[in-house]
Amino acid sequence: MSDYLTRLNPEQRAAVETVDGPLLVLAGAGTGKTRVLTTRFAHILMSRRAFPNQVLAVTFTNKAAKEMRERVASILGQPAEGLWLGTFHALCARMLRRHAELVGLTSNFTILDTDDQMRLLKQIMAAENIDTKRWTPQNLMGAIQRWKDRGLTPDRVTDAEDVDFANGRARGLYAQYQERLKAVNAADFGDLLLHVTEILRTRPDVLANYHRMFRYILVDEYQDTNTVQYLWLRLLAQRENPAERNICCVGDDDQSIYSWRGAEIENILRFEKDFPGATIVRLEANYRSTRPILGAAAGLIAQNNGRLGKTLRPGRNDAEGDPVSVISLWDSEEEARMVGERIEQAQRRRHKLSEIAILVRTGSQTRAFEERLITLGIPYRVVGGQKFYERSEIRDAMAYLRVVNQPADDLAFERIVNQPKRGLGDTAIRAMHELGRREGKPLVSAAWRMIETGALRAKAKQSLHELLEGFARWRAQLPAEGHVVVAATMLEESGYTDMWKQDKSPEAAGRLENLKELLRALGEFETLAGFLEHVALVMETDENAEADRVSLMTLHAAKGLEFDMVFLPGWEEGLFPHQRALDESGDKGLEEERRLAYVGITRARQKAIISHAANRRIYANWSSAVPSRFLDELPEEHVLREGGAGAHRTRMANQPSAFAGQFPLVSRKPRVIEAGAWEVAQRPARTASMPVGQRVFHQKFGYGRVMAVDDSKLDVEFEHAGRKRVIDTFVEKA
DNA sequence: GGGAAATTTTTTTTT
DNA sequence: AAAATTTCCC
Repeated sequence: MSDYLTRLNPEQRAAVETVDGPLLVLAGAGTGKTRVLTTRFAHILMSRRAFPNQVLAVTFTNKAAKEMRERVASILGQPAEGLWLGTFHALCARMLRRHAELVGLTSNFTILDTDDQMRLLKQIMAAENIDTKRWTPQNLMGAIQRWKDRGLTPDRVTDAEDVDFANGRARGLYAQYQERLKAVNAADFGDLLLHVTEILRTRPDVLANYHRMFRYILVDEYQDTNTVQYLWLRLLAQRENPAERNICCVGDDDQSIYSWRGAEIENILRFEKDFPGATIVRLEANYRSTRPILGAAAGLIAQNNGRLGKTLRPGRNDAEGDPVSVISLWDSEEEARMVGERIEQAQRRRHKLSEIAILVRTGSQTRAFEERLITLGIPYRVVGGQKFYERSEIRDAMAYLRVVNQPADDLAFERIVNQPKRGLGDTAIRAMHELGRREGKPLVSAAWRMIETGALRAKAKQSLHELLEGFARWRAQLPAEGHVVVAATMLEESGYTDMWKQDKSPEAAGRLENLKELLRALGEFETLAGFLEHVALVMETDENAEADRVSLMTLHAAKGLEFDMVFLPGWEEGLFPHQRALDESGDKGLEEERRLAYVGITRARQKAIISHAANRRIYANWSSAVPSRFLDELPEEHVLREGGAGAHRTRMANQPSAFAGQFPLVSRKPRVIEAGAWEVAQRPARTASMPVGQRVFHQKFGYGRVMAVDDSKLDVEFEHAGRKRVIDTFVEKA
C-alpha cells in the first residue's frame, strides 16, 4: 500500500480514498484538514486518475495555496507545476485572461487596487452631482461589492436587492462604474469572479471545455464561500454525467468568520441538496491541542445554534495539559505588560518565539503589544497589517510601472501625473479627462494633445512633456535593458525618488528603503506583466518567515495557523464581541464573533492565555470595559481564573502612586480586579442614563459633571482628568 | 496650484 | 494621539 496513506487515521483515509463522486469533509479545527486535502490531491495524481492540469484546487488565501503546493510537491517528490491551484481570485484571473473578450476586455486587462476603485467612483459621483457628504463613495463601493459577491451584474440587480442610496441611483451608478472599467480595460477584485461566472453561465461551449478539463475539484474552507464563488464552483462541478461530479469540499461551519465579506454559511449546509448522493466524512479527532483547550473551545462553541454538529475529541492520548488561563487586568497597558512578561518567562524556559502568537480582534490592538515587545527587546512580526503593496510610495511606483506596461491605464496615469508635483492640479486633470472622453482616447493621448494645444501654463506644459517623453523612452528601453533597470531609471528620471529625498518628514527614509525593496522584488519576476499580476493578487511579500519571532496578528489572519502558546487579549464587551458586529448583525453577528473566539482558542497547541482589561483607551480617551460574555461561556473545569497584577494594583490604590499626576485615584470604592470579578461586573444594563449636569463619580477619573449625553455615552468634564467620553453604566451619581 | 492650517475621522475582520 | 481630509490663504 502506498506509504502516504498509512499515515492517516480511518476517517482521514476515507476522505482521501473516496475520490469519485461528491464529498463533503467536515473537518474540525486541528483534525488534519490540510493533510487530507494535500494527500487527496497527491493520491489522485499517483493513482493516475488525472494529470496535474486536470485537477482544480481552490483555496481562500495565498498562504494556503502556497502550503498546498509545497506539500503536494513533497508527497510527489517533485515540484508541482502546471497545476490549477490557487485562490478563487488567482484562478479566475487566469481564466479571465483567456476569455477576456467575451466580457469586453482584452487579455492584458489591469486588476485595480482599492485606491483606483475609489478614485473612479468619486469621479462618477462627482459627474452625477451626488452629495458625497450624505452618500459616501465608501457606501457605494460597499453596495457594489456586495452585489458582486452575490454574482449580480448591474442588469441582474432586482428591486428587492437594491439599496437605499442617493434616491435609488445606486444601480445606475453601478452600471456606469462597470462601463468605465470596461473603457479603461480594467477589472476590480470582484469582477474576476463575476465576469468568469457570467461567461460560464452564458457560454455553454466554454463551460463544456472546462468540464472536460477539470476532472477533480478540491475546495478548501468551503464554509467561507460567498454566493458568486458558490455559483462558479457549482457551474464547474455540475457535469452532465452525475457520476463525474468529483467535487470535494472541506470545511468547518464552526470556523465560518467571513459573512461580512458575503460568505454564506448556507453553502456548506446545503451541500447534500446540491449534490445528491454526496458522501459526508467527519474528521473529529484533534491532534493539535490539549484536552483543556479543546474542552474550553467546545464549551464556547456549544452556545451557537444551527451547527452541523461535530464534537472534537482529543486524538492523542497524551493530551493532558494546563487549563486555559483567564487573566483580569486593570488596563490595556497592564495587559501588554503581562503578555510581555509571560513571553519573557517562556523565552527563559527556552521556548521558541516562533511558537508564540498574540491574536487580537482588531488591527489597532497590535500597537500596544508592539511597543511593549520593542521595550523588552523581543523580536516580533506583524502578520497582515499595513501591507507592503498598500503603502502609498509603493502604489505610486507601481502606477509608473503600470503606465509603462500599458499606456492606456488611465487610473495609473492619473495617480502619478502630478506626483511629484508638476503643476498639474484639479483643473488641468479635469480638462484632460474632458478631452480624452470627447475623443474617446486614453488620458495619455489627451495629455499629448494638451501640450500641442497650449492649454497649459508654460511650467506645467514643460514638465508634462518631459513625463510623456519619459514614458515613451522607458518603454522603448524595456526590451534591451530589462524591467528592473528601466524601473530604477524611471523612478530616478521622473523625479520620484528625488521627491522623497527632499522630503524632511521622518518616514521619508523608510519610503526610499521600500522603493529599493520593490526593485528587489521586481527582480524575482521574469516579466513586468507577471510582476504586476502577482502584486495585484498576492499583495504580500514573504520575507523572513523563518526567523524566531513572536507573531502578532488578527484572529482572522490566524485561521489555519497553530502555535504552542497563544495569547488572546482584549476579551471585552464591545471589542470582542465587537460592537459593530452586534449592531449590524445582531445574534448572527454574535455567533460569528463566537466562532472567531473558537478559532482563536483552537490555534493553541499547549497553552491559551485569555485576558481582559477593565479600562481601555479608545481613540484618545479611557473608557471602562466589561469582561466579554465569552468568558462566562468557558466551562469552569478547563479554566484557571487569575487576577493578574490587578490584586497588587489594588493594594496600591489607596496611595496615589501608579497614576499619580495623571489621574489622582480617589479610592472610594476600590474595585478589586481579580478572580471572580467578572461575575460581579455588571453588563451594561440599560438603566443608567444620567441627566446633563449630574455630578458623577468614575473609578478611574474621579468626580465630574455630565456635559452631554449621547445614548449610553456621556461626555463628562472631570475635575482632574479633563473631559472624557465614558459609558453611563460606569459612572455613578455622586 | 500649492502648501499650511484647521478640522474631522479613526477601529472589524480581507481576497 | 495620529492620520486623513478639508479649508484657507498666498
